[in-house]
Amino acid sequence: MWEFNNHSPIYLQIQNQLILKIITGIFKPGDRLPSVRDLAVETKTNPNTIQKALQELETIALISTQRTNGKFVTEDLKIIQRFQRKITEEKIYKFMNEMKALNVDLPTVITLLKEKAGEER
Amino acid sequence: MWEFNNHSPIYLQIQNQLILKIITGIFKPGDRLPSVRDLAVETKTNPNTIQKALQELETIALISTQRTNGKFVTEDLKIIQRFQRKITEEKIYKFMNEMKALNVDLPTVITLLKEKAGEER
Amino acid sequence: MWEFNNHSPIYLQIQNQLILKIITGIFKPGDRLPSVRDLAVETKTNPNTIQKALQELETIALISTQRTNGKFVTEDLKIIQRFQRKITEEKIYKFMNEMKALNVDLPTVITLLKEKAGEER
Amino acid sequence: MWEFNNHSPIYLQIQNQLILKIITGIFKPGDRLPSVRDLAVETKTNPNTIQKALQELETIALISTQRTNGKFVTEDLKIIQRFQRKITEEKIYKFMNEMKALNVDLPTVITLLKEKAGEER
DNA sequence: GTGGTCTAGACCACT
DNA sequence: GTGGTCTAGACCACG
Repeated sequence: MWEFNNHSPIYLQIQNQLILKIITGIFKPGDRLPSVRDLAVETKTNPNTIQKALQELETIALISTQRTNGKFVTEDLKIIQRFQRKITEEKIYKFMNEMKALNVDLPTVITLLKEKAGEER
Repeated sequence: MWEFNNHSPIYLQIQNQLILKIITGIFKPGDRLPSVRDLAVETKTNPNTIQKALQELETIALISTQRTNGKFVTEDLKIIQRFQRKITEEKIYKFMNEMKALNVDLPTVITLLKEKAGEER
Repeated sequence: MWEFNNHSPIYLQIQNQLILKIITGIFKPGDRLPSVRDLAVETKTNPNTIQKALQELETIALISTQRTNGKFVTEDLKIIQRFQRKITEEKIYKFMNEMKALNVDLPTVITLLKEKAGEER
Repeated sequence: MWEFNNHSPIYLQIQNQLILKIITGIFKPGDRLPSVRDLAVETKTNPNTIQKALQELETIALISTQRTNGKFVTEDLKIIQRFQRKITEEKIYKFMNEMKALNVDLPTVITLLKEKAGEER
């Protein structure tokens, strides 16, 4: 479940995976997250690392903390949806720039995407 | 022209940009690259950084060094094309995984790509 | 009505709000305070938290407990007034230090205060 | 120079003091900050604490990091000024609310401020 | 020498 | 038991 690569810091990888879990509804609005300590055990990391991973999620209001009680996914669906859209758009944008830089035009990109999708069936 | 972020080492960012310039023919097969010194000035970096960036390009045979004469883009078109294909496929693959993780299906992806392309006209 | 932030303990925030209510006469001298239980319900907190909040109010004599009868605001007006003055002065003092640290001089402060007051009319 | 109280975390106190130094021009735009290690020695804290204090300053763009080179105050005067204004307004706003909650009206506040200022001459 | 990451481990306040 | 803070100390990549 939790596998990390060396290219980017562990805390960022954890952060991203948690964002994905919130965006895709694995962690639902209002859900209580596993405790910092539990996440540390689960990911085989140090609680401090988890803390760092969660910190930014709080400043962007995806989660909130109830002291002595735990951390909770925001109940504001709009925040989550806005985030989902923002991240998707960023990735689309970045991808298109990369393809442009590689001189691959849109029809070719679409062909390649369909091919790949076909392979996986 | 040369802008760097803090998330990945500068030498890798330079490396990638040089690869792109070769792949897309801004640096053509057989061309002489700017000198390490000039690249360092142009990118406002240390010559050591440029050296490191070029090193791997040489080991993967995209460029070759002629002793006192400078560094040259390979004249072997196949190497360049193989590279172009490899990088494109990697990016396609990574992109599809990201979209899958975000629960965005292929038709939607294609729609979004076309939208973005439309905006830029 | 009762909103709390995470930066300071809830019991202190409740304590401060109760002090304000006494100082400004929302709870008048001699009034009976709502029961610990009721305050807990009203603030959606634990009765222990309310207890802790009230404890210090008692040691500084702003309120007193009548065994089985409840807690009452002191009837000694001087105590209340002394408190009002003390808190006001503390806040004034702190505020002036902050403005000094920000290099904002007194005339500017007064201008800004008047502006703000004007906006709210 | 560096004295801390127990009411709020050390890293926040350091953060605030650094913000003040930037806002008031003790650290000028473009200046290099003391290194993390040096600040740690100076404040008699751990480098991690300094890191935490500086982190948010970076996300709000008051400072930027040049890897292996140090951290620098932004050269964008507008960011600094915007910040100065924002912080001042927040403090004014908070102060006025406190005074209102204490039933102290504006003329009285101004009188008290002038008194205090007079005392310090 | 610079910042960045991570761990282990401790202590604290709060409920 | 919860999150938050802090320290000591280590290792790393970068330039």
